[in-house]
Amino acid sequence: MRRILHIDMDAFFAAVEEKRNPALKGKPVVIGGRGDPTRRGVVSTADYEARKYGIHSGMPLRTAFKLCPSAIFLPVDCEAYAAVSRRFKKVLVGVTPIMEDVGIDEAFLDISALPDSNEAIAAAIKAGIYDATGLTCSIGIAPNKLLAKIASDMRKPDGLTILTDNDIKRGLWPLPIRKLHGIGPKTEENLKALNVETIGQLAQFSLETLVGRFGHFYGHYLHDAARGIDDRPVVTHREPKSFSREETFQEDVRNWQAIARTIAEQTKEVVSDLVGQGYGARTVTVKIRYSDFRTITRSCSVSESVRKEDDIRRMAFSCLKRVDLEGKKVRLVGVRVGNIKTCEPRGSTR
DNA sequence: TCTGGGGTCCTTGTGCTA
DNA sequence: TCTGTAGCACAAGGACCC
Repeated sequence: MRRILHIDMDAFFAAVEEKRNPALKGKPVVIGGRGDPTRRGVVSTADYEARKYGIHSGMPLRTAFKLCPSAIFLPVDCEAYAAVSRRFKKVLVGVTPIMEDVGIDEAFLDISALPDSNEAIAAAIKAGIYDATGLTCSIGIAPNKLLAKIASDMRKPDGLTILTDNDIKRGLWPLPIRKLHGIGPKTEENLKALNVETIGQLAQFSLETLVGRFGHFYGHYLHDAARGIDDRPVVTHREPKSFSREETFQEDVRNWQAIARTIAEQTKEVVSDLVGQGYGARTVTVKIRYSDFRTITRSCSVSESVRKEDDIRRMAFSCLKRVDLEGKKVRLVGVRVGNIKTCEPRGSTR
């Protein structure tokens, strides 16, 4: 029987900010964008005080400000959070090298081979992380990643939840479908149209019905997930598949030159990531979001990987030429490189 | 009126080739 | 040579995650 542990840092960005500025403790703190609720941006993290006002991640900063004008708004300081993230992940790797990095504040561990009890391992991790960072975390332990992730969310903050296969009917099935990783607002709406509100109700559907409604891959996924079945391994290393940059203008723009200039700047940054990490790319994609939020992409590919800024910018501009900008306002532009392959470093990048 | 940024993965449609 | 089809690659879009 596998034992998978999922760890989730509690209100991570807000906790880091409160740690370095204890005067914030007990006050509603909202972190997002440039920390200015009069400008475009969304909430990355709200602390538990701010959540009492209905503020949650993904919410526009302007809406958060309306809900709680007295909240303290701070900009996202990625470097500070990444530094703390490295410290807590070092603690995890000290427990077992079979660690899967899932973003800045989460990780999975495969603890199947460890001799200690679940409780002892969780206690050691919590103590180690508190010593290293002064922060708390919530832990879930279960036979697979799907259940471990649900378990870590059951008791927060500073919680520990252990689920076994015997807990599926009692612990998993009464939960709302949104608790399943991979079910977002669209699928939730789709399932509600079938009168499915809980994971248990989803589990009543046959594989054929789900595949017919949601396609082969997703149908199988929903069928298994509702039964707590998940045999994905804990993956310790992943190669990147793409690099990108995108930016929402503070004011929507009509000016072709402004768009082209932004794409040129974004290309420069993307190439810096691409080449800095030793890759070349075959595909370049330009993304445009119009003022009505309609989003289009245009991409082009070449047969051999490229890594020179000039080549990639040329490809990006050829994509941009295929975008209809006539009489339209644009709120976001982005550049992505994909189909990437490792390259031997050689020569200049421009 | 508002809806970020950086990613991954899947589906669908289309064009090419055997 | 024509036609149907299967397989593949690619483009575009959508959904989802943190």
